[in-house]
Amino acid sequence: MKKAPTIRDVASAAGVSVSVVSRVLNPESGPVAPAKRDMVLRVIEDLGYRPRAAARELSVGHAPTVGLVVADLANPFFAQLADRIVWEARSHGVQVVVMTTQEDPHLEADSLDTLLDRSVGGVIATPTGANVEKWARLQSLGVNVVFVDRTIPELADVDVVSIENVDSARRATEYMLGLGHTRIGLITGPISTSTGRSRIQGYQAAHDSRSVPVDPQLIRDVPFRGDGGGDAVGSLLALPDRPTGIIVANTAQVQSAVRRLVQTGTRIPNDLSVIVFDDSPWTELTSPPLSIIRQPIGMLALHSLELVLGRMQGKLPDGQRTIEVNADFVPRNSCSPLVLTPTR
Amino acid sequence: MKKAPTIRDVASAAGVSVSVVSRVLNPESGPVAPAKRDMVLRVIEDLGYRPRAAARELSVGHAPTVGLVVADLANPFFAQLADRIVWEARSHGVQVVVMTTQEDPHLEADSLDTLLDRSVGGVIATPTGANVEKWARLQSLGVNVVFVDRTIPELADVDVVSIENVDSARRATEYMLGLGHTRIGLITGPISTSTGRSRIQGYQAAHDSRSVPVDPQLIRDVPFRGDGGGDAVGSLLALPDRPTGIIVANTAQVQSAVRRLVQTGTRIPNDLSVIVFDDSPWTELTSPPLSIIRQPIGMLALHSLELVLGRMQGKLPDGQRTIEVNADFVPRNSCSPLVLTPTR
DNA sequence: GACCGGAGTGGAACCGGTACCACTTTTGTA
DNA sequence: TACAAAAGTGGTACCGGTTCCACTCCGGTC
Repeated sequence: MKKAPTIRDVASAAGVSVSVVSRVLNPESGPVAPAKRDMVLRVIEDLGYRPRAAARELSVGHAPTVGLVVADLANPFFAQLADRIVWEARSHGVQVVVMTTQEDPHLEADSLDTLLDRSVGGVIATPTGANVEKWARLQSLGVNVVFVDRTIPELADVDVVSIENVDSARRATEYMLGLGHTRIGLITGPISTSTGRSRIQGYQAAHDSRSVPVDPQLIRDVPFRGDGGGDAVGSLLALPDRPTGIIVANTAQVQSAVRRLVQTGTRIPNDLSVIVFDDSPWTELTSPPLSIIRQPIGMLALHSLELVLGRMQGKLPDGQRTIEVNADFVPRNSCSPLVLTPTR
Repeated sequence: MKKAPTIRDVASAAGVSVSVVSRVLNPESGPVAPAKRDMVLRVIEDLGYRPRAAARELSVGHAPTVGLVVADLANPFFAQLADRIVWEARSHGVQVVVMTTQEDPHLEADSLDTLLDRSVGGVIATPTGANVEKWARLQSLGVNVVFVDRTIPELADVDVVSIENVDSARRATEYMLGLGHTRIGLITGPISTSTGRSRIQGYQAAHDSRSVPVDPQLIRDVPFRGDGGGDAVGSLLALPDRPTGIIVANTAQVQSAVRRLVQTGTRIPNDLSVIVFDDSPWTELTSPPLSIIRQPIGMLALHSLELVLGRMQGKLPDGQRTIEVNADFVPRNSCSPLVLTPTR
């Protein structure tokens, strides 16, 4: 329980001033005679000296830290995203403070305050959609913000990394339309979120291009949390003219939706063709394995971290930046042509 | 991009000294006249003042922060654990710095150094099993350490929260033995980890109590990372006298193992009875739904956080503490009696 | 031989809080 | 009413780094 050595301990043990030790620690900040540098390094080693982050932060005014604000780590999508970001950040000598919002704007606001207190240089977030003014304030205080997966259109000047939501939803829908399905259920995220809206847009576009009318009843936007996916499945299947295919475009609701299908004994793909937005390995462990839109989490993580670090180092030109990475459609065996198995 | 107000700005704006503002901020540290308190609070509100964490940390010598060192956030087990811990910590006003080790002792050592630099008051970790001296040093520096899920026996004085590993493995094994299986494969974690050893011990105990001999060939300890689970399944099934049941007691390898079973067309439970250690919702989405040992992640999170916070506040009596929470066995449909479906 | 520029160095003022101490005012009690 | 105890207040030295500045040596150049 002895206290850790400080830079002054090192300085006196090495017979130099603290300035010299500091310059050894931060080579760019000034010259040091090679002999003294070696001496200092040896003393540092001997004493097991490590600079205290708080002192440096206080002095330089900001921390080599990025905040990561995700909705829910228990959700594999966010968990994998966090994993990759934490991992990648480490190799850049940057620490990550993880906060979760549970999709609650209040908790999100809280998180931002906390990160502000920590003087983080940047924040990567999957915003709830609220707290517009709070995000703006964060930016005005010099914190670099990157939104990943979702965005808030009202906020100009925030970098965004997402998958090609419109296109992904369009491709999934076209695939089903191509199989002959004309009544396709869509379970997506809240329309208050950009992903929710974009995926509806893609779904609509696919229908338009084939001149298939869209029945609004078939579109269900459900919250990310809770059991909305299962309920939406239930109510879609209870429709008088029930859909012959379902696209679950709300990643957080995939398990809930599939569970409901299993519970109700719905045979896939005979009774219902299914495509889900997900990338969890378990989607190939069901029978049949599910056709998925695979979200390239690694790419999302990489780009968002690169953006935020680039901003923090001022290495990026001004102006908002949007990066859209494309998501693969992975057909497996959860869809079948409508003609071969007419409904009922 | 204007700079944030400091405590001195608040003091002068409120017409008081910094001492008073500080006492308003930390009520326990001294009295303040109600009128002045209100005044200060109003100014704080007006200016949008927030104390800087770094300054406080430097002054008090430690941070209201716990480090969380997990192997791999992409693994749902750790992800859920992290989620609960982060969540629970917030309600205590404590922040969590998450680090991942990817099961690599070097990265683990790195992480500990980083957390030390941050002056965290405590660390919750799923240790790799190495870095014994490093953990000890951390403790000697006054950092409270709590191991969760796994432990390192060499380290006395470290609190541990885990599930009843021996007992859980014993119950799963007894269940299978009770169904008439006598050749039961066990896929567990590395014997270098406490969980790996304990689960083998429970497996052994169950056999002993029924006087069924244990064939060492049937026990496979595989690393947490990589595809060892699938490979172990493959080699177990290739055995001349292949097992009629398998217990996957390595949570991280469950998906890999099940994937191999699916790929090889093994019929569950007809060809093989299966029990896995897991708690992911997807285990009931396979067909048949898998019988599981459910790890009570919420309890692990709660207890470990309570322990570490309790230590940090000095509210706990001295002496190492071990908490074992029990894990439920949830029978579903992946096991069948041996007598009804003889092998081959 | 005077002068310049740069390498190398140490002193000390910060950064923004906390906490101790000395001091003045109020309050309570005999 | 007297006086001790408690409430309330401000000044200031920390905490452990960084950074600016002044200063001393050098060698090289005209």
